[in-house]
Amino acid sequence: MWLKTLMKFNLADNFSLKNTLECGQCFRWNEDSDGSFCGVVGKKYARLTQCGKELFVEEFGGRSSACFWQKYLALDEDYRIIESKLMKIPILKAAYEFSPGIRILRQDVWETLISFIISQNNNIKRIKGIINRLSKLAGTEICDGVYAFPKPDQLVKFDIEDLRSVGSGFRARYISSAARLVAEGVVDLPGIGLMSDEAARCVLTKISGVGPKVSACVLLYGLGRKAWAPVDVWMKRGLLKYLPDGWPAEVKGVEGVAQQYLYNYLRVGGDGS
DNA sequence: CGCCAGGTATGAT
DNA sequence: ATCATACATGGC
Repeated sequence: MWLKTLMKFNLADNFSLKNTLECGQCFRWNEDSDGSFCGVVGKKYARLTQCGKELFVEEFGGRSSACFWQKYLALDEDYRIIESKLMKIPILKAAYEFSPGIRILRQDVWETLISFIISQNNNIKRIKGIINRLSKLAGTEICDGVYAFPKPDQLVKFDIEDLRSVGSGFRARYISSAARLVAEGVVDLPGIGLMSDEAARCVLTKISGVGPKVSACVLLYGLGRKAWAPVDVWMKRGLLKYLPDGWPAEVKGVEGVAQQYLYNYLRVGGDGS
């Protein structure tokens, strides 16, 4: 029987678990029939349930640590000032009101890197499937049939054909190469957290398959650098349509958060498109 | 069936 | 420097 622990957190009134987990920044959470979310983070398999201003965390397999979830979910950050900035721009206000309460998760840098390498020229449904199959292929089992995202040293044991077998297509060689570079220390991935934005981005883009978009994702979702706003095909269209002159000065420093609201709004079709 | 998806590497101008 | 194209795969 797997160890199970239960925790409770008090939430700010502007936090939405659903919108945070479904806005496209993460790929390993799934909504249950009762509205809770089950997913894998690090070595933990968990079930999260929001009831108004309370969040319940049931954790399986891992060790209990309130700190871990506060950091992952950014519960320790105050988003009120950020939100007041977004609300000054009509299109961002609309996006916020469409799906309020989004937090930028603090995700593992390595998992973020590989996940968004997989994301290129791909769709979210497929990305989630590929990540699940990759975890099953190479990751450590946490609970029955649930696997952690594989570490670099676990991935290097598989050749490109193995990595392709999970449906990763032409991205298999990127995954393989990135795993090797990080496992061998040629790319100092753990070290980028201490680097400037520019230095970190420089390190990341040395990896084949990592360009402006994927590196921005790692900076934003992995390192919490909120000024970085990944631009994908949805954002390209949306910026052209709604913000042709670029990000307004009002959102300077939090463009990544603005991007998250706008991306979700556009992708889910909140603007009627 | 054809088009598209959280892009990037590559080669041609 | 900028631009077009290929790339694997499956959801729709």
